[in-house]
Amino acid sequence: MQMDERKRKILRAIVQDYIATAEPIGSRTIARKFDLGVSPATIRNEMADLEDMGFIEQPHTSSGRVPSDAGYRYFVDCLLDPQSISDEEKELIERESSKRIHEIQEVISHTSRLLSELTNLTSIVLGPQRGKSTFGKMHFLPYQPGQVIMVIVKENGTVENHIIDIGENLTAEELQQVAGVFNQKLRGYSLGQVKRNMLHEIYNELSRQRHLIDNALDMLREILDDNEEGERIYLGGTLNMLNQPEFKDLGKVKTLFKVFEENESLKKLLQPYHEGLNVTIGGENTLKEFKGCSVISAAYKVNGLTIGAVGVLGPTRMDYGKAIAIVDFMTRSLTGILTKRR
Amino acid sequence: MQMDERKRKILRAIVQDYIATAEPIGSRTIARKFDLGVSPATIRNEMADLEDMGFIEQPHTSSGRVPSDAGYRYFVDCLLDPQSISDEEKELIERESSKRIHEIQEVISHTSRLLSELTNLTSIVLGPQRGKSTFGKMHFLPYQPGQVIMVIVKENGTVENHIIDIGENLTAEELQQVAGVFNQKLRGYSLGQVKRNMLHEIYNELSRQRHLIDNALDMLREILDDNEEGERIYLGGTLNMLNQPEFKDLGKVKTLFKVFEENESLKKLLQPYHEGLNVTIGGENTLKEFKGCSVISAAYKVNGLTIGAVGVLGPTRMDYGKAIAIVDFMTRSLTGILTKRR
DNA sequence: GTTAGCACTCGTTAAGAGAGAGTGCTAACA
DNA sequence: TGTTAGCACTCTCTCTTAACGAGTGCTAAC
Repeated sequence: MQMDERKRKILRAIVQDYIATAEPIGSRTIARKFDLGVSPATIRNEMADLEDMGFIEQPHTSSGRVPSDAGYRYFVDCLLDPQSISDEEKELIERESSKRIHEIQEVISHTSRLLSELTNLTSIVLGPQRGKSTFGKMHFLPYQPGQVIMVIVKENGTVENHIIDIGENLTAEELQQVAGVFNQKLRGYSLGQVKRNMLHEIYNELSRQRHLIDNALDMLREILDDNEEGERIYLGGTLNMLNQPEFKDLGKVKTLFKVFEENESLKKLLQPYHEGLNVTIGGENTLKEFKGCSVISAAYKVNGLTIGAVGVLGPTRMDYGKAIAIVDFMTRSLTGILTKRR
Repeated sequence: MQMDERKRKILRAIVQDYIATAEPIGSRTIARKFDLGVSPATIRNEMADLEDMGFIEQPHTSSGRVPSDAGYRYFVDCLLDPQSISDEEKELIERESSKRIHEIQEVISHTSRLLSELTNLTSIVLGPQRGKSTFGKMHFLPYQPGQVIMVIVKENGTVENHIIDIGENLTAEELQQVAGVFNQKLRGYSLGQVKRNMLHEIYNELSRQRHLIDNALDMLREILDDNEEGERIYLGGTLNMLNQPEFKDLGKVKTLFKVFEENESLKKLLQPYHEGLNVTIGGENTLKEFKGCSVISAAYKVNGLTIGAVGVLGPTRMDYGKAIAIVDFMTRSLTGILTKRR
């Protein structure tokens, strides 16, 4: 069967109306609401065709039709005219972005909140990956007797500090010496790349400060560890889901929020972040809990390097045009802000 | 009307049964389940009395009774035999606490998770207050051209770092000089206490580095600011609420989770943290959203100083004995861990 | 190819009946 | 005087039934 212009119009009408009302729509209503110039009977025939083609389906024998996953897919791929974000939205984003923000975490969580507010969906933002970070520089600062503050600057620019025990008291010079050796040997390496012989060299050069070195390496292992939970997930507007009629059932809410609680699964939603913008519709999701949901996601970059992803999650019946426009804009905006910072 | 032993027994039976089943309980059932040695009719009479006294109430004319807030209160104050936590629970806590934990935040979030898991309630933990923190020491570390890492050690021992612009390039010596002046003038002061003349002195001594000083003060203001959102709230096990039959209604879930999203209100739940353990039952809560909930909370300390609070939140129909025992234990445990750390 | 007409399907809603749990009251009993 | 049995009454919950309405597919006419 072939897709002609009238079928396209009808499919678009069905999707748009269902997105707006969440109610199955019948031929009569389509004829009334959308001025297609044909009678309900004709539309009925076309709808039967569309159902055969798999684009729409009937919840039960005598009710209107709703789009199938394939229907949404066709809508997104072929029927959606590119939409840009409204001026108010743009202004809101600009206003928010202009606030003085110091921490990269703040930028991310801001983005997350903004995304969910603008789309009325749930936003998912994958923070910068820790995993692949490499050692940049290390400093020691005095803290308490027997303890020092170890400040680690990673090569991606993030800074972390941790308090570690140094065993016997060391002088400032000795500390500086330790830091110097670490900085010289490890700069640019991730934990996985640290070879045995480097450690040997460090131990050799600094035989006296063994205790400090052990603790420092321990801590470094945690900070740089590839296996670490790593990238934090920022969720925003999870409550928006509750406003969707598809989640008026408490059981669904439970399973949904259960997944929200465990970050690992969420990462999978954004995971295969290809270049550009991704739309994953309903059953295309790998997680069974999200078979009824769609995800719009895109990766963001710092200095041309993809380091995380942002996305929105909602029922398959979501306003794809708007969501796509906003995710796209926010990704660019985030990339811009982060790139400017250093 | 007087409270005699039999009334107490009956009230205890009602509360215990309702806590276990969430169903209104009638005289017949009480007689059957609890061996009180009297007939249902007698129990009926006593129940009428208990209702007059305000301890129990009827959802509707022809159903069993449920405890009122006052009933729970009497139960908690007079009928609850002190309970200690079970060995398995104790073991679980010990096992968890023995893990190597570096950050104070980790300790707190651990506690939060543990609390909710042990009680099957929602846990609320108020992290260490930032508000009252006073300036301890400052260090500058090199970062990028034109920027430095400012490390602030507060007097309560927490360490934070931030990246700030320094305007014109300064030498290491100049930076150290700036830090030295700050450390000398501001040690032990909270932001509110920083007097104009101190700032004048700083500016006078360091006329050249005005840009750096401005930025540093800006940042300090944020770090030490009394008005800052400050203490982070850690929530755990919010999903447990959904398992409670009192939240089988989606509307209630929505309002509940809405409050969960905004931290400020939650603080009020724990807020007036007196010494020792607090039990706030139903209507005693100031927030109307929590009129149907009870909170068990207690403050924890570091070195004898109260710095935060932990608590659990659940429906008024909660297992008070268990919850109280666990909150009590966890508070002590937390105090112990945090005190040991320095 | 399009449309009007029509019988049919199926979910939703409202009303009514019956069951069940529990009460309060009265009267009898120890 | 306190306790108990009996009984009529109330109120919720559930199940059944009937009516309604939205929508469909099919047929025949345009």
